[in-house]
Amino acid sequence: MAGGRLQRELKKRRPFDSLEQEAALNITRTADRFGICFTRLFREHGLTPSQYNVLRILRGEGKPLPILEVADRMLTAVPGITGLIDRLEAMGLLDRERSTEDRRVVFVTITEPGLQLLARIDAPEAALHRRLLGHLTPDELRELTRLLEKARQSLDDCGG
Amino acid sequence: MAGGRLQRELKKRRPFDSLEQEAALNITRTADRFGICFTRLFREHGLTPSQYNVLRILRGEGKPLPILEVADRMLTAVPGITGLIDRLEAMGLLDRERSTEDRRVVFVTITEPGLQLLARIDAPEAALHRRLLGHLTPDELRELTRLLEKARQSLDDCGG
DNA sequence: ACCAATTAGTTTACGCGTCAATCAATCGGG
DNA sequence: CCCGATTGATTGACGCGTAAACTAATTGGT
Repeated sequence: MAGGRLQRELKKRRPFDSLEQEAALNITRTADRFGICFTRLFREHGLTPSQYNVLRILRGEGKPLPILEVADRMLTAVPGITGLIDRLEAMGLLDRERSTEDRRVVFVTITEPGLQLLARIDAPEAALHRRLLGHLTPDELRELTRLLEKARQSLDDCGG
Repeated sequence: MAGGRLQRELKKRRPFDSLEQEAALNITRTADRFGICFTRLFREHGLTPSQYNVLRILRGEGKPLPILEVADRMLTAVPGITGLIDRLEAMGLLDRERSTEDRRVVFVTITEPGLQLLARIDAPEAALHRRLLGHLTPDELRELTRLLEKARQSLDDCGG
């Protein structure tokens, strides 16, 4: 249980109820803290983290993708994706196009300006990854990844 | 590098650029997924995760706390805390009271209904922690916590 | 062919996170 | 004592996440 670092950060009086609780709170806390850093980086380039994520998915795919497919890969609940795509389209970073085969479907594609913007972010983002986690050894990084992937196995049965 | 689980989850074509990137994305992904579960649990009791957090901090403290002290322990940017406290006060779960010594300061205290609500959430929350992370061994949980705490050390110098 | 169910996507409403600007109370230097 | 700087807190604007309700196109059973 141990009066760990998180307990101090939170100015908690009591130790944690369980190892599971301590680990879960550490996951949340770390993601929140790191998220702040990435949010600031993206903001310098005029993007929010969600917007960056959409563009990155589209670049990785390399071809038009249905809107809901994008939402799916982001964990974004369906309704939220619409405004997100709206703003990116208004910025000229992606194109929206209704499918001719199934007119319910809307495809989105990253534009050339979108690709150029991502290209400008690549290097500083890699540098940030290194600044945040470069002090862990390769073995530690692999073990951290392994443990987090194992942690997520508990989600498989119950809800996506 | 390894075609890991996350790569499949994201339907990524290429492996990750670095171990740091893979670990960072795994932290984010796991926190997001787990967060969805906790959000649902709290919602069943009429609370958002942030609202629950405020109440939990106040219960842990056991005495009135200045508003900004609450915001500080939550990573919440200062302006956001006001509306959060507003809604909890409207629900009768906490009391707001301006300090007499320094009239700029506003103290908040959890009310009896607030304590009762938290008490109803305690057991299901502990159960959720166990469902999400109970399949890791105690050694794995300790190692996961250690690695995440080490990860956050990189934030100490630069803004945290 | 027709009507019900499903699917893709949007709209609306509400709460939260972040930023910039503001206001009131307090503190400090002259 | 007074003026400027600081501190605690709030407000307003904007974007995102989530849920509920809705529209439009497609599918499937009969």
